[in-house]
Parts: sequence; structure tokens; C-alpha cells
Amino acid sequence: MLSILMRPTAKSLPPKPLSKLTLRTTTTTTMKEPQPFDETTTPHADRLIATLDTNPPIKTLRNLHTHLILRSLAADPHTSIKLMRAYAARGDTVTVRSLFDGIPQKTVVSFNVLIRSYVNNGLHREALLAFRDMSAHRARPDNYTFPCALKACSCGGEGFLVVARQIHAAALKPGLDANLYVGNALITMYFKCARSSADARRVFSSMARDVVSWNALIAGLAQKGESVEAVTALKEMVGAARRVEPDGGTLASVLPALTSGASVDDIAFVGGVFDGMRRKVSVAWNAMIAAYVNNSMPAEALMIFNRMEAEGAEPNEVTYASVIPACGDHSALGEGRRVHEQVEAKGLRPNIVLENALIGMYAKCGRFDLARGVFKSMRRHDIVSWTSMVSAYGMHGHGEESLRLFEQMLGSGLSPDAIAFVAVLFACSHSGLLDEGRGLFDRMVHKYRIVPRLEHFSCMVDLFGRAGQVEEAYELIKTMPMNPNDKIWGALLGGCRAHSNTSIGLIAADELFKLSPKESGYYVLLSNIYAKAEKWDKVETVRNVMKIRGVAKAPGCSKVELGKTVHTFLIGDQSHPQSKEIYAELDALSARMKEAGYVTLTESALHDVEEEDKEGHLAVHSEKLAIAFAIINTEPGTPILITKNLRICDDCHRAIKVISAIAGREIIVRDTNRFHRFELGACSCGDYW
DNA sequence: GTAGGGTTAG
Repeated sequence: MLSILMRPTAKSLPPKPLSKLTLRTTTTTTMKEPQPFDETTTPHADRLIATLDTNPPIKTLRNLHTHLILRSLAADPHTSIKLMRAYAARGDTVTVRSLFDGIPQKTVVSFNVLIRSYVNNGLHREALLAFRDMSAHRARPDNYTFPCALKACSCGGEGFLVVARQIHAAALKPGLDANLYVGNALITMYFKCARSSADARRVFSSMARDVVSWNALIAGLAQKGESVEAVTALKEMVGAARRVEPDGGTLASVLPALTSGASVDDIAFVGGVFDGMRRKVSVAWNAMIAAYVNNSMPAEALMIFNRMEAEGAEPNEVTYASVIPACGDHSALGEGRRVHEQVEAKGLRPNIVLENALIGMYAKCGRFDLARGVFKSMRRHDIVSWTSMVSAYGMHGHGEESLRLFEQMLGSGLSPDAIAFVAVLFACSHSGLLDEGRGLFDRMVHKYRIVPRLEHFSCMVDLFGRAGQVEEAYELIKTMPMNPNDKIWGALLGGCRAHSNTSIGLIAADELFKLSPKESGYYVLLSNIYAKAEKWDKVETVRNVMKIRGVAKAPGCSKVELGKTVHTFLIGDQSHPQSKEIYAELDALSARMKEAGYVTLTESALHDVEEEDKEGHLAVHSEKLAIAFAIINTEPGTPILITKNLRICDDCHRAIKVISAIAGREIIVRDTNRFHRFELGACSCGDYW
């Protein structure tokens, strides 16, 4: 058991590497027979104790502890404290407590370590009880105690405000509120325990400030949803007369204020703060990558990651957990695989967070096989792993598989949460599994007691709408307990379009124009409905309304990865260096497509482009350009993955089916919310999307 | 011998 500490080589090693040796050999030595005890090779007591500071794994720690007991070294108060700290770092608060109980004379320090152990392991109640017990042991809380006790209150949230105020008052008496650590803990405590930000701000403005104080202020505001105030605070910090340099923590703190919907200016400002940092610690890199990922800027996130590598900063698991989804969002399969290799090479697996991210990344890159490979190779699966796989199947139109997997998850004993149901309901809607979807919704509400959210209703409306039950979908919207959002009405409008229901379609469109008057997609959907009904005057009206309201059509844009680069094409794009060849290839394809009996569907072309462009190159949808580009630049037979920012139009859908047959290519198109896999003239969506 | 803010997957 004590073998690792008694290796014959230990004596010849200099003091420093001992801890490394101990750490590194743990896993292997546990397999071996214990080596005979040899007094001459026993490490010096100082070195053993020093090893406690290296955050040893729990097994090593227990060995070490036993060894210290056997050598009567464990009873020393200083050593006890170190042992407590080491056990706390490994989450063993029970042992921490028993070590504490074994200390005959409790000092402030021993209390401080105990309280901190509890707080860091989520036991804030126990921490506060220990704090209360201090007076009975005549231990006076000091500048180390108060920050921990206040942090315990912060973890407890609003219910702990009264206790927290008492602790604040207790800190005032010895004048400890002037201590930076105490002050900073007070800022965070008031943000977490008090409803308004006023108390926190008051503490902040009345004290001396360092970088942590600013970070606490920014984090508190950002987490309270006061995004504008958080960014303003960051600007004040940067422009403050007594300059405080932002650090990685500053960027991490402002991050919640930059989640989806942050202004371009704010993101640029934060990017500027990042660029201006002289020393960039890993948290800074990670936060910047996350900021871009959270704002749908995966290309920028990948650029930061590449810069990080170029500058020799070491990516850690947090970095990978952010950059892997960026690869997925950007459909950068090559980059994703490269990152995956790094994860493997660094031995970061098993790591469920990274593995779950990898599943999602491969699924988004159309590599269902690789997603499944990661899933199968995992040591254990949690709700996120299963949900990732369920939605991977769903996105690829494998509704039945998705359902089977969902049931398998239930069979494994995990209980589904709201997000798992979103995934499986989504899969049902995209495969037209009406009855199954209905049954699942019922089980969700009655068996699992999950209160349906907007997303669930959105799936159900979609499910009914696609299945042609537009009235039932509308009925559901009218009876649901919350206000429908644009996604819900959009799902209804989509159903109306698929099943030519003009009257309900108009109702949906009306609501949508109130909720999202600038969203061009809804106008296009409505005009599609009119076009299908051949109401050309109405089509014209919709177009005019768009002009009057200044609604710009979102330009169709398709991405395709070649080597390390993701190439982007806009509708009618002629800016690519290979533009000539691309259009030549398209012409050649068109000729062969006509031979194969393909005729242009004017209905969809009509509403995505202006009349006069219909025959010209401006009419060429981006996905066709991307496909032609990929055909030219890859070996015959290579599968092609295209990612689109809009829903694929009918004409392109028909055209790509034909192209897949005549070019002999598997073509996978990821549009706004699902995958189309075209092969041999057919699509995996079964023309139902 | 001990302390404050902050980054990761569906």
C-alpha cells in the first residue's frame, strides 16, 4: 500500500521531483505488489509533508496519510491543516471533519481551513455552522475567516441575506471591512443574496479597489442580467484614472453579459480588451473563445484558438470544451478532428464534458458515424451524452432510431429532463412521427412531471403542422399556458405552407410580423403560401410591404470546408477565385440535369430573387455554388458537406437530388435545423422538412 | 499552516 513512497529510487531524487514521481506512478503502482519496506530509502518527513501541497490524487493521499500516521507525524497541527486542505481538494469533507475533530486546540487557522473546505465542496450550511461554533472555542474570526463565511452565504443565495448581514456587521467591529478580500467577498455576497444590486454597488464604491473588486462588480451585474451595466463597468475599469489592468477573470466575468444578442460593438470592445492584455492567461483565451461561440461567431472562435496555439499557450480542457462546439457550428470537420486528436494525445479522456462536445460536433458536421463512435467508446453516459445522440439521430432524420435510443436511456435508469424531451420531440417532428410524439408529450407531463416549455410546444406545433393537422396545431397554440413566441408561430406558418392553409397562415403571419417585423424568412414563407395558391397579387403585396418596412432578405449563404479552410458562398456569388470554373461546372451539370428530366421550379425561384435575375447568375443559390466548388476540388466519390444559413428551398432540394445521382456523390446539406442526405437521387428527409 | 472574482458539453 505504501509502495509508492518507498521506491528504492526515491532517495537519489532531488526533493522537488518527488511529488511528481508520486503523482505519476500512482496509477501504475496500484497494480503492482507492494515493495518491501526499507528504512534507508524512506523519504524525509519534510518531503512527505511537502507532497501534501501538490494536490495528490485521493489514493496517493491516503497512502501518504497512513505513512504519516505510522511515523507519528500526522498529529502535528501544521500537518493536520495540510492534510485537511489536501482532502478538501479531493472532495473528502468527512475526513476533513475528522481531522479537525482530532485537533486538540482549535485555532482560527484550523477553523478557516474547515470552513473553506465546506464552502468549496458546496456545504455552505456546514460552513456557517462551523463559523458559529468559533466563539465557543474562543477563536476570533479574522481576515481569512470572513471571506469564506461570506462566500458560504453567497452560495446559499437569497435565503442567507439575514445571516450575511450579521456577518458583515461582525466584520465591521474589528475594522475588517477595510480588508480587500473581505470587501470583495461582500460585493459578491450582496449580488448573490440581495435582490437589488444597490448594496453591492455601495460596498464597491466605498472601498479601495483592485482587479478582483472590479471583476466581482462586473460578474455580479452580468449574472444579474444587467448586461448594459456590466459592459459599462468594464469600460469604466479600463478608463479608470487609477488604472487597474483587466485580467483573464475580467473577461470571464463579463461573459454572461455577452450571451446571444450582444451588440457587435460590445464584442469588439471585449476583443480589444483581450488584445490589449500583455499577459494572456489561459482563462483569458478560454473566455474569449466562449464569447465568440456564444455569439454565433465560430470562425472568430477558431481564430483565437489558432492564435493561442501559435503563441504557445497551452489549451486546457475548458479550452477544448469551448472550441469543439465552435468546430461544429462552423462545420469545420477537419479542424474538429484535429482538435479531437489533441484531446486523445493529451490523454484528457475519459472526460464526459469533452466527449459530449465531440458527439455534438461530429453530428453537426454530418459525421453521424463518428458521433456514434465517440458515444460507443465512452466509459459512461450521462443525460447530456444521451441527449446529444438522440438529437443527432433526430437531425439526420432517423426518427425511429432516435426514439429507440431515448427508450434505451430510460432503460439505463436515467430520468429524462426537459432538454432530453426537446430532443426526442424534435426528432419525432422531423420524421413525421405524430402518434409517438403525442405519447411522449403525455408521458413528459404526467409521468415525469415536467412542465412543458415553449420549446416543447414548438415541437408539437411543428409535429401537427407537418402532419397536416394545422387546425390542431393552431388549437394547441390557443390553449397553451404561456404567450407563444415567434418560433411557435413560425412552426405553424411552416405547416400552413406545406399544406396550403392560407387562412391560418395569415393569422400566423400577422402574429409574426408583430413579433419579428424585420425577419425576412417569415415574409418569404407567407409569399410562398400565396404563390402556391397562385395569388400573385398577394405575392406582390408581401414584397411591397417588405420594401416599405425596409426588411432586407437575409442573403443565402453556404459553407463548405476544403482542407483547413471553410469557403463561404453567397447567392449569385462571383467573388471566389475559382468562380469561372464553378459556373462552368454548374452549366455542365445543368445540361446533364435537363437530360435527366429536371425542370426549374419557378415557384420558389420567384420569391427568393427579383424577377429580372431569375435567368442570370444572380439567381444561383449559394448551395449550388458550394456543391459545384466541392465537385471541382475533391476526388470523384468524395462525400460533400454543405452548411446553409437558411432553410433549403424546394428547387434546390429537387436539384440536389438529381445532382447526387448524376455526379455520383453523397451530398449532405445542413440547413437551419436539420440534415438532408442526398444520395442516388433521393433525400433522407423523405421530402418532408 | 489559511482568504476574494471568473472560463467547459445537450
